[in-house]
Amino acid sequence: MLAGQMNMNANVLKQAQSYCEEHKYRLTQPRLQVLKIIGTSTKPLGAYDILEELGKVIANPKPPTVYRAIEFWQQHGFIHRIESLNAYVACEAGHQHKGSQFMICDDCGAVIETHLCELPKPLKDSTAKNTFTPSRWNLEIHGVCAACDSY
Amino acid sequence: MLAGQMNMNANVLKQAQSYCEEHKYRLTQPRLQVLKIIGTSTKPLGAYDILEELGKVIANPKPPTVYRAIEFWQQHGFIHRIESLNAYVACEAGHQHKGSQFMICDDCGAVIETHLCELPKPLKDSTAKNTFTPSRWNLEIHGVCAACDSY
DNA sequence: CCTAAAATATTATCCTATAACAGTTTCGAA
DNA sequence: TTCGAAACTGTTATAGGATAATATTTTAGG
Repeated sequence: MLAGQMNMNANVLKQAQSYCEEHKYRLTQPRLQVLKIIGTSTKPLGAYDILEELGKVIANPKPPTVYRAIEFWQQHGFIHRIESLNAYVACEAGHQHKGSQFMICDDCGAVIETHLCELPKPLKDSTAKNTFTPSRWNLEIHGVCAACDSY
Repeated sequence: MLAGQMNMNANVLKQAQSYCEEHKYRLTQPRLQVLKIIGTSTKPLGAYDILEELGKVIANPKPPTVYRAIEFWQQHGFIHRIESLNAYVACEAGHQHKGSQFMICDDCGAVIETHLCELPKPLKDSTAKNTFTPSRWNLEIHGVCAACDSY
């Protein structure tokens, strides 16, 4: 595992801890362990993958346990759902944002998150033209990553 | 129902018919009826909604019947899947395209499709920076549409 | 300590989607 | 004109993803 990923993950956990303290949310075992599992994975994990991993650290967990933790972290911006994969990844941005952008390698399954604070102009124009008020968005770009492309 | 929608729908069916003739695909009852159902709906429909509607025009259809028709029209660019809703809508663009953009009203459920031939520059830059080769993408913008916003 | 709120545990079930295989339709070549 | 391969549908069963409902536990604060 790369040092960068180790650090990032440690950061996510630290941030989560501070966040919970600050907002008086409980950093319970299910929440902590689920975030750890998602945060240490190099690839998006399905809920039942998470459930399986979770079974190694807490006794006999059931789907709602996982889904509740997922919902919690998602609401607070620490993880994202990759809709086209029914899977979850840790947020790489380090703060809440209205929009998510992912590049998803169809070869190796890796996901790269990129950050944008606003909708790009052509899209903003489009919402304006339709008098549509955006609240959040999600962009999933499928393709082939650099590593896989070189084979 | 608005005239514009009626026309669009008739167009979709005509286009589909020509397309099938041209490419020697069979415009079978399940395919035709499923496209009609999706094309005449003003909102995205789940597969089991479609199944229910389909049951009114063909005898006792089963899920694979619907999913096969969905897959067919999706592959050929006539319908799109709204990932965040597990639902399907007719394509409004009238031709195949690599990317889809939707505005989804969280109030009334309406979906507006907008067309872009290319990824907007900030995103293209992002893929370039990561040496990522995009093949297709999907953007889903949630928010409130003009009609709902005025209430 | 006690209690109300927050969170979890447990059971059951719903919704979405597909695998596997048998049967049918279609069209072109012999 | 029929026969055989390919395309397509029918049917059964089940996999995979998510949540409703209710009981129980944990926790912070009065």
